[in-house]
Parts: sequence; structure tokens; C-alpha cells
Amino acid sequence: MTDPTPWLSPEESAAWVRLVAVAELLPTALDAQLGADVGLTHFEYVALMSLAGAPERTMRMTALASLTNATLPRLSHVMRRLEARELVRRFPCPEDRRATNATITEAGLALLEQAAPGHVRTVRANVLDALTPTQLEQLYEIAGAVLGRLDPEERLNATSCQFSEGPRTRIA
Amino acid sequence: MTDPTPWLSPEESAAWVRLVAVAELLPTALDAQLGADVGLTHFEYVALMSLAGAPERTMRMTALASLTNATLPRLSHVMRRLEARELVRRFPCPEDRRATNATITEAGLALLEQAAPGHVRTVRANVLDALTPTQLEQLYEIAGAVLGRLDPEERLNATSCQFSEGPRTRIA
DNA sequence: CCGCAATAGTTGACGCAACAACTGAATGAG
DNA sequence: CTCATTCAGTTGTTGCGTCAACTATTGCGG
Repeated sequence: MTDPTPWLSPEESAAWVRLVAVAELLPTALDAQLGADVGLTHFEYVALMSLAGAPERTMRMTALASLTNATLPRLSHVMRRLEARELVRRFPCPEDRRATNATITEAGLALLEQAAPGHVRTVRANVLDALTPTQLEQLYEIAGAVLGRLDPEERLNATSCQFSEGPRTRIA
Repeated sequence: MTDPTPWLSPEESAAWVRLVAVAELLPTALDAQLGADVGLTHFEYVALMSLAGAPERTMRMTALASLTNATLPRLSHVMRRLEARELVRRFPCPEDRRATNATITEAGLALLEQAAPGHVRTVRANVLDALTPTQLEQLYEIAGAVLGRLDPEERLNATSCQFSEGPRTRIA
């Protein structure tokens, strides 16, 4: 019951403080750029990207919630707002009438195409451009190790993985 | 005006997705543990730690806001709630009667001492234990490089830097 | 079949953060 | 000395996320 190592070593503390600072500032920076450019939060952007990359550009609410690390109520509220903006449509799932399917509209895809360049620029300016190729590889490994603890079920694994080819997966 | 590299390379995308996932999950994990254990958010914990580490355990609101990356309105609301719980006291600054000084109370220090072990365990369990010493050093460098972009003025630099010696700086 | 538990999703209430507007004090120009 | 400007904080409003019901459908046991 006694802590093996009650406090953090100076090295641990220094790295931890910096990581916490990044985790604090990064979401704000992403939300700020996307909000100013296209009026989306980063979460909404990721949700739309997930839909854009899905077969038929359609996903069940539960699947989308799991993929984006959202609770179902949160996703429901977000989708209601996006639907009001005509970026998304919802309709009952034929196979299971309890379920709801969400589809990104053409307007939603268009907005993603409009948003993507600025978003990529922000990602580069704030993160990628600061790192050497070696550090990029190290970051991949480190973040993977941490995710093994934070997200053991790997639910977020496929999130927004379409970056390298852009948002449109228009060719059905 | 044309983007030099419009999209992310596969390596960039993979590392970025993982970093975003960490930035998404980490604050939630910290808030969950601190909230369950002592009813504090991570932000409140950091603010109290900052006060505990300050000379006289006292700081001006503006200085504390800058250090914790909070807007002044946000800090004002947070301090009002903490003051209602007797964890903090506020009083006008003698030198500048516009300003307000905040001090952590004995009860606040006691709560920090109660919270710290669980918090440290959470930090270890979710992050530090997943990394090799080499990776810890790499994380320090990488996060530092990213902070150079996200926080050019280094405002968050001294945040909660007292981890290695625990929360109490009781000896005046 | 019938009923009961579990699942999928929505809705409403509450809490916290951001923004804007405001008070009061210090500073500086004439 | 006076008035305008800036600065330090507080307060009220809005928006988003979480939690706790609630509805509707499925599926299972008897």
C-alpha cells in the first residue's frame, strides 16, 4: 500500500509538466483555427472526417461515438447541431430500428474540403514543423505507448486516418 | 499561396493521430481521478499547486492566470468556488488597489497533500510507467519543441514544478 | 407467446469555460 | 489638476459536455 516511489524524479517531473502543457494548449489551438475558419470544433471536424471515410459515408451513432471517444449523449447533441446546418443527415437504421445512421452530406464534404488546408497548416505550424523526422518517429512510439494505458481497447485507433489523402472519399 | 505540402505523409499522419488521441484522453483521465478523490478539477489542482509553491503561498490573480493558461474571468470564477470551500482566500493587494491577491489556506494545503499521492499514481499508471528512460528524455525534448510553437512566450513554464518535492512548501 | 432485461438513442437539467460588458483604480498628457 | 486611457477583476450571458431520466426496440427465458 505504500507508494513505491511517492514523488516524481526531476526528469519525470520536467517531462510531465511539458506534456501536460501540450495537452492543455493543443486542443485550444485546434478549436480556435477550425472555429475561425469554418465554425467547427475539432471534435466536429473529426466526426465529419470519420463519416467521410466510412463506407457509404455512413455510420451508426454508437460506432461513431466509440471511434471519436464521445459519449452517446454528446454525439447526439453534436449531430443535432450539425444536422441543423445541413452538414449531416440522420435516419433510422433498417436492420435495427433502435439504431440511427448518420451520413455526411455533400455540403458537409464541401466544408471539410474547405477546412482541411487550414487545419493541415495549423498542425504543421504548431507541431510537425517543430520536429525532426527522428522525433516524429519517437513521438509515434511514445504516444503509442501512452495510448496503451489511456485507451487499452484501442477504440480511437482508426480516427481520422484519412489525412494523407484528404477528406474526400467521393468515389463511392 | 499554394501549400508546400498539402497533406500529411503517412508517418506524419500516424504520429499526429496518436498525439491528438493522447491530448484528448489525458485531461479526462486526470480530471476523473482528481474529481473522484478530492473533488477538484485538474485545473484547480494546478492552480492550488501554483499557490502552494509561491512565496508567501500568495499570488496576484493576473500572475496566476498567466501561469495556468487561464483567462481572468475563468480564474475569477474558479477562485470564487475554491474560496467558498475555504481552500483559498482573496484580499486586495496593498500596493495596487486594483489587484487581488490569492492565498492558499491550511485546508487547501491539506487537501493537496491528500490529493497528491493518487494524482502521482495516476500520472505514473497512465504515462510514465509506459515509457523507458530514453523515451522520457525524448518526450521532454519533443514536448519542449512543440511548446516553442504553442506557447512562444513560455508562460506555462513554471507550472506545478514542485512535483519532485511534494505539494507542501510549508516552511515559509 | 409473454414478460423482462439489455441495447440504441434522445431529451432535459446542471456545471464549467468563453466572451462581453461593467466597476474601480492607476497612469499619463495637457 | 483634470480628464482620458489603460489596467485588474468581477459579473452575467451563452454554448458545449456530462449526468440522469426516459422512450423505443431487440432478444432471451419460461
